[in-house]
Amino acid sequence: MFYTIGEMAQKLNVAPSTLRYYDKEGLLPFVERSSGGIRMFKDEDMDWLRMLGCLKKAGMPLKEIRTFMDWSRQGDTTIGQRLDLIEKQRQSVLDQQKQLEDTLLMLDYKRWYYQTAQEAGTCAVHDAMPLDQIPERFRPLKEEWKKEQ
Amino acid sequence: MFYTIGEMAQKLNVAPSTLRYYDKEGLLPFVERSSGGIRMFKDEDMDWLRMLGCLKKAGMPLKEIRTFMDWSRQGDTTIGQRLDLIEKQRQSVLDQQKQLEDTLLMLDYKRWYYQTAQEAGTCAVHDAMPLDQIPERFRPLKEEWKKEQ
DNA sequence: ATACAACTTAAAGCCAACTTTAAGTCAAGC
DNA sequence: GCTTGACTTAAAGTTGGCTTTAAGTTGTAT
Repeated sequence: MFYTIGEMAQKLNVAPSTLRYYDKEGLLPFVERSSGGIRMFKDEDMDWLRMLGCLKKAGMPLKEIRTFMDWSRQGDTTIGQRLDLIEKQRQSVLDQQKQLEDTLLMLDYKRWYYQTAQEAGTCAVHDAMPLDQIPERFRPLKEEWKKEQ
Repeated sequence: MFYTIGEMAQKLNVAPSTLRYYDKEGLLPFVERSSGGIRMFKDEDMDWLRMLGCLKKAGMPLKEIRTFMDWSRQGDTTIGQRLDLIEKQRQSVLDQQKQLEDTLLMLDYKRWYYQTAQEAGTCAVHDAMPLDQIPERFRPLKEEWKKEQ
């Protein structure tokens, strides 16, 4: 079962031009062509494209993804390198998760800040607010800010 | 207590040119100048710059951050808009967290895949591996892939 | 056989977010 | 007062990741 670039793009929810760009960048060396030169995607190509999407969402640049692809094509001698790259990226995802948690706490604080301000009709309500009226979870946040200055 | 752009950049671990760029883009309208035109950062400027860094790490484009900055300067009439923006960004962070979890599962699977292949000396070890030798947590992942094709 | 949508390429264009360059100014130490 | 390093601006350059354009080809439906 084969798919044209348009069909595959629809399945993956990307533009056909994106897939052509990936191909040009050497990320899709496995894609076959018809006698007339039309790209023919197979079901199994999805696996790699899904992986590619995941790595991209993990913040890996296309160049590195291409390196990974190249190693995969070189066979079993590159297993170690591929494992290293995966572990590096795994660590990067863990770091990003930690970062997002910090960001979420900050956004939760700001949300509370503006909800309170909205009820009061003014941000001035926060000017002289005693510490014990600030929800507990936000207190370390304010402390940390002071400390770092 | 004032800091030059170089000192502030060091504190925030960014390049001075980045802070100048942010200033040019209207993200730092509060920064004072010496009589000679040198930027003089105050301790309290850190708060906004830290927030800016957080929003950036949450994937908010500089244009939107500037909008937020502009609203802040307009006073209490824009509290609602600011709250909406914060909530929108909060949702975006929640979505990103979900995305990173999926990506982490995929990376964990790949890590196991290459660790196993490394021990066996070849990726071929996975070709005919029965489902019950694949760690449980990765099985739904493989099922899902099949389904989507 | 012809029309027509979807495919092909190479090259140029675009956007965000910086970074670099060039030419000049400021200010602290000698 | 002079040197020197850090600052100033405007403008141009860079990078990554596409998207668009232009000119042409393929393949399916009638």
